[in-house]
Amino acid sequence: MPRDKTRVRNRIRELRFQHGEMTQKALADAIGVTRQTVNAIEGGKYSPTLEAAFQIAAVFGVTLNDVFSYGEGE
Amino acid sequence: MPRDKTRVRNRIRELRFQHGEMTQKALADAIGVTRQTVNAIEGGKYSPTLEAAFQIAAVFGVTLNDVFSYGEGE
DNA sequence: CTTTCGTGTCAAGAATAGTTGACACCCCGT
DNA sequence: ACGGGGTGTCAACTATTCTTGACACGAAAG
Repeated sequence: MPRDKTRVRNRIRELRFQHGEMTQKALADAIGVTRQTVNAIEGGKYSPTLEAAFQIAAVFGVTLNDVFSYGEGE
Repeated sequence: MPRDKTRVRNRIRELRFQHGEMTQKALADAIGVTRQTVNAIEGGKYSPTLEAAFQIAAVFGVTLNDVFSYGEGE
């Protein structure tokens, strides 16, 4: 599994499945980035731009804090 | 006034003053970036990393959404 | 068995975020 | 009048995010 490089955690994978088995590519297209970028963010390889983060939350219709969390619990 | 390059708005200046006239430099030191970076983010020249955004919110003891907003109202 | 889809990953490069050092301006205090 | 703090901004550089194109693998379908 991918290595964490940031203290930011996310529930993207979880949210994708809750949204009709949405694929990484579908999410990528929805927010205007590439599949690889979604994969990297989801895997915590690096933390996204606030801009990208907002778009992801918007796609799922939730707030930033519903998708991302910072350093809590570890 | 600085030009907006992103759709992200922030209330950093407002929050700084609500926190004992905290200076840009003091905030910069608190979140581990430079004075110029805080100035640029506050002025909307570019949108910060989610990591930086989280740290700013943490300094003010509020949530991400209390500091930043995306494209609403315009 | 062969194809297709979703995913993980890598390398090289483009684009953007953040650094460092500098100069200017304004306001306030001495 | 002089200094200092706080801010706006610039250029040049480094670091990180993101893209493009590729290859591999497992699962499911044909």
